[in-house]
Amino acid sequence: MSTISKEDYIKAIYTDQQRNGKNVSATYLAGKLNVSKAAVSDMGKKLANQGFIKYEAYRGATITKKGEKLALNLLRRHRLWEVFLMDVLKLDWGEVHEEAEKLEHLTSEKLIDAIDKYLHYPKFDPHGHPIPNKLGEFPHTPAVVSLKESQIKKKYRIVRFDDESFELMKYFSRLGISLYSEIYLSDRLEFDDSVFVEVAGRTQALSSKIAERIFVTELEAKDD
Amino acid sequence: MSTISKEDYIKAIYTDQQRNGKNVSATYLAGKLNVSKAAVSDMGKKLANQGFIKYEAYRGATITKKGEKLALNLLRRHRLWEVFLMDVLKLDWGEVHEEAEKLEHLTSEKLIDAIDKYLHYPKFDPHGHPIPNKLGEFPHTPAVVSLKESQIKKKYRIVRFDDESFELMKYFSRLGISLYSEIYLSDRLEFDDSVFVEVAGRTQALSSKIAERIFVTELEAKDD
DNA sequence: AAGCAAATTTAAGTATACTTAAATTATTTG
DNA sequence: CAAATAATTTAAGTATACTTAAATTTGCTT
Ligand SMILES: [Mn+2]
Ligand SMILES: [Mn+2]
Ligand SMILES: [Mn+2]
Ligand SMILES: [Mn+2]
Repeated sequence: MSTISKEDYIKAIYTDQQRNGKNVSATYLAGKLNVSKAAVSDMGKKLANQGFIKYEAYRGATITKKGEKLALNLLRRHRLWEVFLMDVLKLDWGEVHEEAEKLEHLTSEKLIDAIDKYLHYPKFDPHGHPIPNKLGEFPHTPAVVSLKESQIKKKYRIVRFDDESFELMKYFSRLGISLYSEIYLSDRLEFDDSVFVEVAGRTQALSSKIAERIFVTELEAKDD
Repeated sequence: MSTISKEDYIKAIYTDQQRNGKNVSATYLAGKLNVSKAAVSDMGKKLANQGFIKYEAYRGATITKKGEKLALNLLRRHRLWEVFLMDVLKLDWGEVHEEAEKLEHLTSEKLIDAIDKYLHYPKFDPHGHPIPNKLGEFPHTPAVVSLKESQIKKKYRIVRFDDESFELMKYFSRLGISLYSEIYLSDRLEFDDSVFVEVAGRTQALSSKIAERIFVTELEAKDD
């Protein structure tokens, strides 16, 4: 019924739709999944036939309830594996995402529940992504904004890195930027929307491309 | 280069050849892998072309050095996963083998090494199967014989259950027969080669089919 | 609103891993 | 040792998931 390929399509459609709110284009999926646009068109029809998505010719895909259910389950498996590989097996950023990308597809309900229990039911993965429970429900999460949209001269706590790429995570750890760090947004350049942040005792410049991948919650103004 | 299907063929060929010493027949493989004999014949040629096995028409398969290397690596991955799932994640006999059968194919060298390290480099899996190291070397193992071939009126220690089937393992635990148990072989019936063993305070009859799957080492005669 | 470029689909073809049915080869047995 | 029987291969066909190239549709731009 659902193969590794199909699962990857469904997860990509779900997550892109969540992030961008609109129909997911063939071009986007082709890029993300490293296949031709023709392959996307093909698979789009198959997934629509099987009720995982709606696929309108020339206007892209949207997820259905059935597709969402599968996607949430995959997200759960992916994220629990990430926590496990990182916290228990001590793999590093370079390995964790890649491995989880494979393991998520071959993990039974019993196995993932055993991992969940072993980890004491974590609510967030190492990037700060929320982990759906068995029922597909996300943990309650306080309002977050990306650093790109947040206001200068305020203190924030980093609660999510919305990018799975290894390279970016390595860069962050080099800068001393890690999940749950406190951060002060000192300034923003009109010119290119880059931001200046104080973190781990240093001031760093971050491009807007990077800032939009860092999500934060506001901290009370510290009166010292 | 090597897919999940191919890996399962190679593992099956290696292990059957180890156990029975002769060419591995198409019929056997078809049964083991749940495919038609025609499929085995097809795949036999492919694997031979790629140098994993020798395949002579009408006389079955034998493993090559290259195939053996892959098979040992798979055995390592399979058995380490079994230990991990059983000892760390507390899955039971019903789940462990099935899960390992899938996970073995998608486990990178780095991940399996991390598991190996986490487990402190175990030498045997939960069935008592030896675990090859990174180099494909088996741990040194004392001489073992199956209960079927061992002598009556002697004490033994169980060191291996040479069967992955869930059903048999459940049966054993019901009888109080577990890995590393002491066992006394009290008698054997000529009629059907069934054996009588004293274990966990009880005397049990075991068919020869079962006895040949239990491997033991002899214990010094206890003089009490 | 016509023309154009970009996005997407259709068409035709490939590789993998199967299937069933027919043909072939090997082995057993009377 | 010749049938009969069992094992295996060959042949033809299927499903999945791709590819490239050609055709089509969409959404600008002027
Ligand atoms: Mn994946
Ligand atoms: Mn993540
Ligand atoms: Mn397997
Ligand atoms: Mn085992």
